[in-house]
Amino acid sequence: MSNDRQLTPLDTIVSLCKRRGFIYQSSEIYGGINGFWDYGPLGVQLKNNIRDDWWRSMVECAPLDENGEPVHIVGLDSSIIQNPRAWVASGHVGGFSDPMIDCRACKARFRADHLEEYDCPRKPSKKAGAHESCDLTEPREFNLMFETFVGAVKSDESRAYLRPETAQGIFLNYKNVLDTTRVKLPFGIAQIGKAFRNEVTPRNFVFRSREFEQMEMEWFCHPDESEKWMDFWKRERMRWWRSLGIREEHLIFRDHEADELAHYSKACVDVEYLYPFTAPKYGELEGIAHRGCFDLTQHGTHAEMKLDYTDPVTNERFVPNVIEPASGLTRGVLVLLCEAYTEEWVPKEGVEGGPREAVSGESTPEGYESRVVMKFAPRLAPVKVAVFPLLKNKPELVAKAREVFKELRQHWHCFYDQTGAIGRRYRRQDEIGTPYGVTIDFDTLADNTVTLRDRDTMKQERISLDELSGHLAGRLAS
RNA sequence: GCGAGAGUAGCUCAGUGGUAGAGCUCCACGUUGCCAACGUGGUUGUCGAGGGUUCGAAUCCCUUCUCUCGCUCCA
Repeated sequence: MSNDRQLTPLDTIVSLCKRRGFIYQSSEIYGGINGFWDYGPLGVQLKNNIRDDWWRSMVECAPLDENGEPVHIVGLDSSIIQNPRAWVASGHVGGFSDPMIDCRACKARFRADHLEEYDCPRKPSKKAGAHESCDLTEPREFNLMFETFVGAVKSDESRAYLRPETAQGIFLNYKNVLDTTRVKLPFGIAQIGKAFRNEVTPRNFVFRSREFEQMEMEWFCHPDESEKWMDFWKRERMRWWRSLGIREEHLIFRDHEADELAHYSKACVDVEYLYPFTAPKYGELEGIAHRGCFDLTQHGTHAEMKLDYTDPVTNERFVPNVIEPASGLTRGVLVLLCEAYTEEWVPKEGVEGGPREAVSGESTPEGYESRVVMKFAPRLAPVKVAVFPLLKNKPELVAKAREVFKELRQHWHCFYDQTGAIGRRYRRQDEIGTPYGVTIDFDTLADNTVTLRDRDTMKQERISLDELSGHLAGRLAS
């Protein structure tokens, strides 16, 4: 795969997602709602598979440190609604909203608190709003946190927020985890869950939505070691994304400039992906932030609680520094959809060779037909194995196929299909990315072998039913 | 929130004031001994929603919602 190949337009992927049940627009029958998406039968399976892979790579089988020993990370699932003081301490209540002023005449927007710093776009010699034809709106709040009210009575006292990031739930429980789980520095707390941001402009399918899912891990370490761990997690996170089957040239690191750093952050590097809507530039997939001691210091002050750490060996007291790899799970789904989508030319009968990637903009050559195949890594594919009787009007084939299906479904997410010609059934599975097809024919009844058909090569091999599960187990782990 | 474009079947789209359409998909039956085969039949729409003009609106007007792009924003 070369870097310069034409990327599939996002619309094509959106259509496939709808058509095959990956992702639907939320509340579609009521006209939809801007910035919200529903994950269909295949979408939720794909999302869960990514989620579980992250959890396994972070919590259950965390990476090895420089001594070859696993680092220590524990899991957490904190509530979405928290004491609103948490968001004051975190800086989100004060800093997450900026009053903005629009000029109706020149279609420009200014931060109300910095109005005097802007020049009028049409008359640069004057300040914004100072020109006689300027037509400014009242300052408007752009608070990116969703508000709600806890309890039956709506009042300022009952006001609360849907979390705009999962991270704060981790900081709020940092002391609980220290006090109850015998962890020692350095260690991490990982969490996967929904977060909500009232984005001004939801865009690009699920890339920027108002309700999304994050996979975040806060790594607590000694300040002197923070740079080392920043490098460590940078490497590990890139390694993980590549392990999902994302092409190397589609992922880059991008260091944040000093002026784009968040209020809490000392340094930040993004893992970026070559999305079809950002190409030739890359767009954010994960942020790895050096949060310093900002959060624990803030919560320590606001909650009047000692959140510093005493080293059990040296008795040194300090506030740990935090390295935060924060990924978008739902962005991960989008990346894998973009990455997996492939149009191919497949030789017809009598033409030599296997499938090859279609050249964008060119029509299918003579002797070939086209197919769409989602090339998910087998372990992430929503459906692992499809089981078919070669013919549906032969009861003995159907019965045997049902038997094989019932066996395999105990190990993997399987799909049974007897409708239509066998070729059509293979292609249907290609379009949802099912890595393997198992077909039962008359030979199966005679010698207990089946056809195992490979999604990517379209090659078929005969395999004994006794060995089928073993074969699949090996291949589906990749 | 501003500006521009768009919204018709599950998907892609045609239809400029006079009976709601095509291709693909999907379903059933038949056929079919391994790659979107074929035959026959069939399902699917408040033409995004609401209001107006008109004898009559998918079509013209207004409002609104949603999508796309550009601003703005993006912790």
